[in-house]
Amino acid sequence: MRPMALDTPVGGGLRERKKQATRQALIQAAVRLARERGPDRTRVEDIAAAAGVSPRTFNNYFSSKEEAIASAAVDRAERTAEALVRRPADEPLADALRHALADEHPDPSVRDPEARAQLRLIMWPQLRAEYHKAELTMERRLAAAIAERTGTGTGRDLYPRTLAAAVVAALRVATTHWASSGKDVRLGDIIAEAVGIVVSPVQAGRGGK
Amino acid sequence: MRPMALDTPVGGGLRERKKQATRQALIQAAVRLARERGPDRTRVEDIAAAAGVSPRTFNNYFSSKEEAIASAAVDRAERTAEALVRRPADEPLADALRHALADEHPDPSVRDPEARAQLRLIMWPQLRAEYHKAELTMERRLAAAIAERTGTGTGRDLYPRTLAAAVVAALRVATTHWASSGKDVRLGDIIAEAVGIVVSPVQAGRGGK
DNA sequence: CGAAAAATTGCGTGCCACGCAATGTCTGTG
DNA sequence: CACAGACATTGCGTGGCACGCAATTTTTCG
Repeated sequence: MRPMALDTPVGGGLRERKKQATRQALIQAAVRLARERGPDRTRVEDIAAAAGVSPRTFNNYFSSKEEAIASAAVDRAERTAEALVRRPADEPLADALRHALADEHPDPSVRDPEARAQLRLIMWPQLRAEYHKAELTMERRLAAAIAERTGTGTGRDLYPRTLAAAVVAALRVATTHWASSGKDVRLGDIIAEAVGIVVSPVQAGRGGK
Repeated sequence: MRPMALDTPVGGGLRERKKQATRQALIQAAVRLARERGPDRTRVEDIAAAAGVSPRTFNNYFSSKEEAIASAAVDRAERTAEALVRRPADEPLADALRHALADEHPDPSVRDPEARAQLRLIMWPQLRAEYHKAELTMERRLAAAIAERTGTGTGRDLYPRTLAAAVVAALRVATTHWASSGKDVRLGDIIAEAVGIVVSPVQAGRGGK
């Protein structure tokens, strides 16, 4: 049998650990170079070199430099959806959505100045498509969670998918607004406000269509 | 002086007319080939050939085949936003939005079977980014119109941009839902329902934040 | 008509995604 | 511990695309 009981979880094998290491190295290199020079002026060759790996290997992990740069957003999207699932089941949907989104997007102004610059990357047009992909996955996750709460189906009813899409859109507008405005506002507050616009208590309380 | 008084408007010059002609030829060729073979399997070279023009000329009009294919969506986005502006000023915002969007998206099932297939192109992942660009322009137009109605500012207040983004997101979900479901439902109805989910009369009636 | 303006085109360059096969590295088993 | 199979890395080659540049053709308008 196996000498240790941990296989898939943390990535017990040395193999898997190295894999994640190079993956993270590629992401960090991609984000750093994108912040410094801009997404254009950043070639795949440069990212690979900065991560100490061959250009061909880069494409084994990501199919484009944009995908590497925005991959952090994909992870955040997953975590945000999970945060909604973890909210208490008896909490009103509107509140659950507000908290789930705002809690996963703390204001990085103070603690981490680089994180702020990283969030600002969302404004580069060339990265928009990739961030949009991340938003689509968040939509699917949120729709599933909303359907779960309201007793509707993602395929049958329009409600879960529409509300999820609206909430994600609100999140995007809030983040963009925050990134382009002054630093004296808290990101979480803006997100909560934007989400509140699209999901009002009166409608969130309803069941099926 | 000029022998004729028409210069910019309808495209008086023969030059401008030919330009729009080749542009339309490229769009039609791109859409047709994309419908037949799929967006992949459709090279820029093929589109240019089908439009009777050189590949280099294609790139003078569009910077990618996806842009050519989705350009119809951009036009529709413009028209939709204008439709909102034309709604009576005293009409409640929720109703104005529902009507503007639904009226500009009549059900093409009966009159034009090809239009239906064209709308289905929205589901191809490779075209998503380009359709998203169209959605972003619609967002900006709608936000401006909403700000106009509610007396808020697109830059200052979060409300217009957020509501516009939510409405556009609802439109996307509705269109996707309709495209992937049976033909016995009217597109306009689904859009109206989806829009109704994100914009309730109770909130749409409010003024500033 | 004739010159300026503008569109089309061919050519060259750089970047990129990806299939394929060779090579190197890790893993579990006998 | 050795080994065979699984898996990651890499180099190479191919096809496609976006775009700058300059030559050529077409349109415009005095």
